[in-house]
Amino acid sequence: MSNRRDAVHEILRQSEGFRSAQDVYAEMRAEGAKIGLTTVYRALQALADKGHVDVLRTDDGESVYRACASGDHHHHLVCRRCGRTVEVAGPAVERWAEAVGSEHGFTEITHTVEVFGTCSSCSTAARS
Amino acid sequence: MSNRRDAVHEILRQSEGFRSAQDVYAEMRAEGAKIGLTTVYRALQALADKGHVDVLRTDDGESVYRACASGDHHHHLVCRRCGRTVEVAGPAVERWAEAVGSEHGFTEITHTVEVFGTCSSCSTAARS
DNA sequence: GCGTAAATGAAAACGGTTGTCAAAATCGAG
DNA sequence: CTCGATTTTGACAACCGTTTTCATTTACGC
Repeated sequence: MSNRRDAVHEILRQSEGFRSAQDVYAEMRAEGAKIGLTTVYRALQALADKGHVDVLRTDDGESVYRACASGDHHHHLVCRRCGRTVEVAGPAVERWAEAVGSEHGFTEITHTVEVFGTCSSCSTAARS
Repeated sequence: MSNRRDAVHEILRQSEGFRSAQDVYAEMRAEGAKIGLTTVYRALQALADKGHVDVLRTDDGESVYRACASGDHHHHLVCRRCGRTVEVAGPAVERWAEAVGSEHGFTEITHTVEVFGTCSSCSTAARS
């Protein structure tokens, strides 16, 4: 049905970290793919809606997407320099969030947790 | 020096939860204050830079600000319905983030953690 | 007062994202 | 296969929050 959507998904699968829509678009065009920016946005939204990719917002308000290996709830450890991303589970955090919430009478607790750092290759490279 | 900045800060102090720039601007104008949108943005940025207010991004990319009681590192438990916000400390989470990071060879770990839920008043009100 | 520096705000610019709409591809009978 | 209906696509314009520009106003030091 949607060859385009699959193409976009494929780009994300081949990526190490989170990618922006424009970023994905640029790469596809560079590879010679015939696709419009609008379609990339639509494909990413659709993939996000169906839970096939994870989305998060950068500090400057851009939406970035990533095809994650795990379909289950997980968090990300992202290298702030190269973008390399590791999926991490955090049972301790889940429990903590739940506890903090109910402690204050809140229900239907959800949470967002992202961890940033400098990965070993980048910190080695930076030692100049 | 800057009466405007203080006025903006004051609005935030009187607010329960996070407020957007436009939101603050609208309220100030409604109160009859003579201020421009640009100045509100500048004041909020300045306050954020100096650490006097906390900033976070909503899912739709808006920046929202809050004058927090604690100057120390803390997280927020936000009611997704009314916006009421509780500041929470999470030593366990800090340690977890640090551990997860170094476990994968990452250094200079930082993290963002926000907890959302429905507060007791809102969940009572919703039982209609 | 008076000159210089900082603050202010209206309007224009910006950048990511979303909407519009007509053309192109796809599908489903017949 | 053919024709019409439906879906997908993409160029372009519209949007919206935010930032920049720049001329004007205000505050400060002397």
